[in-house]
Amino acid sequence: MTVEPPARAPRADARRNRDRLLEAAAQVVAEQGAQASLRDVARRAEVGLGTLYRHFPNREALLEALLGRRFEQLAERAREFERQAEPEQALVDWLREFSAGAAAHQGLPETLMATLHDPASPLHASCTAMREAGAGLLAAAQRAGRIRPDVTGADLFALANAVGWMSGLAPALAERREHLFALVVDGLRTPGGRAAGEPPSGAGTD
Amino acid sequence: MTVEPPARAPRADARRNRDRLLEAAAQVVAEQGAQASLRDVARRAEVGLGTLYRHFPNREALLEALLGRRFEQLAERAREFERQAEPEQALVDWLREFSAGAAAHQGLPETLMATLHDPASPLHASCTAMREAGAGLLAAAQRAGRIRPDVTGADLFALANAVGWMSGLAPALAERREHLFALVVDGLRTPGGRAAGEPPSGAGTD
DNA sequence: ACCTGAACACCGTTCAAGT
DNA sequence: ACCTGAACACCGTTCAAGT
Repeated sequence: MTVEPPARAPRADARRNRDRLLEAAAQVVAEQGAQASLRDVARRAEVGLGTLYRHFPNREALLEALLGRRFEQLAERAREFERQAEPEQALVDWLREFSAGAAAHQGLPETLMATLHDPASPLHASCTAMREAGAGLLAAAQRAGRIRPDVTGADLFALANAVGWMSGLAPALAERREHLFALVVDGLRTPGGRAAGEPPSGAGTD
Repeated sequence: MTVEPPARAPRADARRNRDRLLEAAAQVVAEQGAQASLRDVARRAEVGLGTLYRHFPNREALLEALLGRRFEQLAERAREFERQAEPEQALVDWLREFSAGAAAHQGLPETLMATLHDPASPLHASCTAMREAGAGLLAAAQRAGRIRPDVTGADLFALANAVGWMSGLAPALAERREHLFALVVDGLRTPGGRAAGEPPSGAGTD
């Protein structure tokens, strides 16, 4: 084991450039998708292209930094829902949020799924934390007898991601996201359960 | 209707080059996905890069030519299933095949969904034909009381495509495609099985 | 008619030169 | 330590020159 040197605080300009780059990247990715030009990102951040590469050695590293934030937010949201709602509702609310996020950024779902299956990824830890938070909601809903016992956490991510990706492709599909989501969630419910009477009422706001 | 000039048969070498290009494109796209290098395609076809562009003015045109074949195959398969199996089974079998095809070629599902929503696309006709063939299977299964009446053809394509896309991302997911597919199809089934007396409430506003 | 490859304007990534 | 932009090897697309 190497003893790390004190890891002195980064220079103020370096820290500032990194923040500007992340900010610019979030904007550009939201506009153009995950395969946006990195030159555009550097330009928007008003920073040399080399500076971008100094902070993020490649596109994947930049996307990872963006995703890392999101994973932490989602893990936190899972804990909130777990406190505030009954098990089935908590799970559905969280999946809806997860799914909507996947729709917002074209190309990010691919990165997410790749990360989830690659233990070497620097994001593996935060991704796993989020996944476990979601799996906790699932387990609770299964204990309550509302969700099929053979559904796994991996299924959950796969389907929520798939619906999110789908609804990000065309505006007409975005409008149907709630409906698609409801169909998928119905597939997760315990067969014959009395949940069939009341469809999940999409709150209407986006 | 414009009267087309005799549309003389293309020169033999042109026809041959076009075939070689399509063949090479199918291989390269299967290996590298829809964003594969067009130079690679031309190289594999042993044809000048300019020749590729003479036959297909851009990447989209090339992908369209590949997709067109597939649409026709799928429409034909729908008619076969309709003859050979009972309504629910026919629908499920067809969806499975559709879904597996989406998984096989990374990036094609996006093109497909875009085509489906763009009447100006040269593929719109064959895409619509396939879509109607699938919608026919859906309608039959709904008449038999097996599939929720509020499910539309658009839902069907969206979900089957989403699952296919998903399972093409990682080998671990490919192994689970059947399972994911089963979960989604369960969401389409009439709640409570065939004995369902009433359609799900809240289906009126679609 | 059709084919070809050089040419153009981009891109991701690297790295020597600056401060 | 950090920043910068020129440089390299690609790419999609166009087009003058060939047969």
